[in-house]
Amino acid sequence: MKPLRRTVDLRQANTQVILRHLCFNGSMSRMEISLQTQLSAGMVTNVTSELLQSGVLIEKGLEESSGGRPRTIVDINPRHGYLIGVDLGETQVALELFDLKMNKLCTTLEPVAQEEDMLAQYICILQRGCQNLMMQAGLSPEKILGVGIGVPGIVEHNGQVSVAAPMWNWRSEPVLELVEQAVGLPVYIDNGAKAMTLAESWFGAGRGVQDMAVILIGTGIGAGIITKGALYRGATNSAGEWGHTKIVLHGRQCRCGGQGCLEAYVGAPGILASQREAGGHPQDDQFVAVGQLVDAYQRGDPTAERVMQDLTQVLGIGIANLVNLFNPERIEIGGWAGLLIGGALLDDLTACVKQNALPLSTKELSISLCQLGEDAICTGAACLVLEEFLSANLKFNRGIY
Amino acid sequence: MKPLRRTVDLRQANTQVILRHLCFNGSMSRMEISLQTQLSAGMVTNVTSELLQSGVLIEKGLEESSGGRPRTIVDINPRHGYLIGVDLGETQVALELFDLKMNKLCTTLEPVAQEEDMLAQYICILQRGCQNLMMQAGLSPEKILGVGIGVPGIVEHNGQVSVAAPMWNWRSEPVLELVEQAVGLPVYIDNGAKAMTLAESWFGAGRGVQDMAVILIGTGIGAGIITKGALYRGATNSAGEWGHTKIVLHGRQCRCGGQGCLEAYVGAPGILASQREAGGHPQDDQFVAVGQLVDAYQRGDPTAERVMQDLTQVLGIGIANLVNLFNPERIEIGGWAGLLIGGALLDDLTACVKQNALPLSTKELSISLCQLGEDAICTGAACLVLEEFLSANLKFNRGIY
DNA sequence: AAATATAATTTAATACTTAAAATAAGTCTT
DNA sequence: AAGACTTATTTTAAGTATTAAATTATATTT
Repeated sequence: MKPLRRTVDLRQANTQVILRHLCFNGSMSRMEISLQTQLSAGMVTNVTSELLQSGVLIEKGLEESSGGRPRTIVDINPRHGYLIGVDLGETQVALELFDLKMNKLCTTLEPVAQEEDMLAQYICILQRGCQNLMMQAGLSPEKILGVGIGVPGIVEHNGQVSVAAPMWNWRSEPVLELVEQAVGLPVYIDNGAKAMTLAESWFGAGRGVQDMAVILIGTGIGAGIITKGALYRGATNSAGEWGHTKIVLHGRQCRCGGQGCLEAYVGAPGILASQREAGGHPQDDQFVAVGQLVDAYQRGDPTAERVMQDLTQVLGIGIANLVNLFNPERIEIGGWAGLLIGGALLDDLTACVKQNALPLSTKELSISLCQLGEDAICTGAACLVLEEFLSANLKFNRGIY
Repeated sequence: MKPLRRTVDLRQANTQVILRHLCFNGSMSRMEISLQTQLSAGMVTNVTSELLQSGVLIEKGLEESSGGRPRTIVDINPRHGYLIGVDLGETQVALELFDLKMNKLCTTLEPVAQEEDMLAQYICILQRGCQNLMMQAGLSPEKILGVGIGVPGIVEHNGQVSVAAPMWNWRSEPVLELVEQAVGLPVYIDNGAKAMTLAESWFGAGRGVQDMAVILIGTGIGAGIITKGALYRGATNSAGEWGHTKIVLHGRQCRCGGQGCLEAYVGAPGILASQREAGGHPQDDQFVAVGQLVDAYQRGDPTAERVMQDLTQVLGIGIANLVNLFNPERIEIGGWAGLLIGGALLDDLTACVKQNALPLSTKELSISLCQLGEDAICTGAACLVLEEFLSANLKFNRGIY
């Protein structure tokens, strides 16, 4: 948020306060808004009237009263605008349409082929997918506030927005510009883990937590970090690249070219490699194989036990390092592999973290699993748009400021 | 900074903008303030008149003019208030007195004895030291805005402020309260590395850098992290505990009880241990021994070369991990051992970091040595007080807000 | 139907910012 | 040396914001 220097900025700030409060805490009466935000009643009346008039808010009936005028409930108007969230995956692209209250309205899933020019294919898919969603919901493009995209690469914010993704040989592609031209809607792009972290922080298990980290374990490993209630991006938006931090000096070779990266041990391929080293014979399909490993562990299979214990150790140290550096108040574990592993050994993992991190940093720390399901990345991507709407709102709904 | 909701908050915010601008950019004319802060000329007049009247600012003569009324230069009044900064060390306590422009006025050094009750001794030293400084400068206690203390332990902000320092067997001592009572002045305490980071960010090599990390290598290892131009503290003020992040699985035993901590390899005792492992015979005195090692390395001694190369590797990976997670735009290396090592192999170290961190995070990264000298911790500790003065200023200099 | 209670809006007072006008304080020209 | 000119700073008038208090609205209770 920009520094406030003029009186008109104040109104804008207070409008944001009210809008965000409603967005994160649900509908409520003006009276409650006033009490919870510490804005005066008159203030709330003024701001809400403006927002009611511009259609961002609606009145939603009365509260029960036990004597006295009943409180009128105001809420965000879900139909004031719509958001598209995209999970740009390696094998498929999921697109979801949300209303302004983040209700999921419809979905479309587009398969990805192995082609020469992946970028062209993805742009084509996005164009088709957005059209599809608008058709399904019967919405015209003007009603769409923007398209948020979560990608499995590194998104650089450096003048323009560019994406680097090794598996597609993207070094620094100006994806945002290209997609925006093709789709004809405002586009926001960020790393999938960051998008998911935002979703988890706003609408998942991390509601109201000021400092937390979300850890995403799948084929690759990602992390998103929330500080002071907001996504932490660092200088060029590549903060939180936890997967390739090294925890074993001269350790296992990682696909990134480095040695001893966390990902080489904790990512699904790494876990299966450990299993093979321990004499196990995992299936080819990563998802099935990790599931079987966790099953075997829970049945008490000695090989699986050894593999899982080593995994706990490495992952626990990795998390402890994160905790020592960021001192979050909560860690959330997600991703398909993360949920499988975390479900099986959350207690052991917590113990290992507490053993390896500073006592003062772990005293108030809680470790839990992510709440949002399969479409967390889509939700998070839509949150990128929502964030923009919440901050820039006044530019769209009021005069010249 | 608190959210601004009232019109009076605006004036407070704008006062801070001007005060900070003068503090970090030096004296300048009202005109320049107006241009650089984007506040209107009238605004600057109003705020500066208030600050002139309350004695926080002074007028300091005229600028050269080539036609037209010359600009009057305003500046922070160095004699409006004074700050005491303390470096609470294991062998000695250094106290320094600064004026409001951070000019060092006088110093006192108090030796520390090995006693039963260290806490009582330190409080006694602080009391005596502050008295001493005020005597030397001929100042009454009312003129002292506060005492900032940098301690070599972990300072918890959790309701009250408490300090944990293993070497003195302090688990969670209410040091702030005790010192405040004894000294009779407002006291601010933080970890020494954090204090130093603040100083380096405000008045050292990190001026104007929004995201950076300062690394302190001595007997122990510390780090301080600046994000968005401010010290990053995490949930309970124990963020940045980099020294005990693990980079070698099942590695060398660390004095913290863990295994493979960075400190066990990069802290002075760790470096000397590596030297012994390589067949070297370092002196007993850490400071002398590390100096000799660096000398030997620069003379081309093969053993020293091996030790230093391994050290570069470990330190480089540790920094790379930090870079991957925080994505700073600058890393500064300080501490007595850090300056020795960094001076000798900054280039190798930089190369190692670039090799082990993500290309996107290192593209704009620069690694350099700290600028502030011996008394960086004292300066930083005084900055803790200055920070408070700059933010709370209005509470002291204006009415009831 | 009147009394009472609470919510929401309006009003009157006050504070802050700014653009423009006025004033201050120099240099330059003649 | 006086007046013209230039630029800095202050003052002023207008506009916008917030808030406490008064008012109005809308329910329940008696």
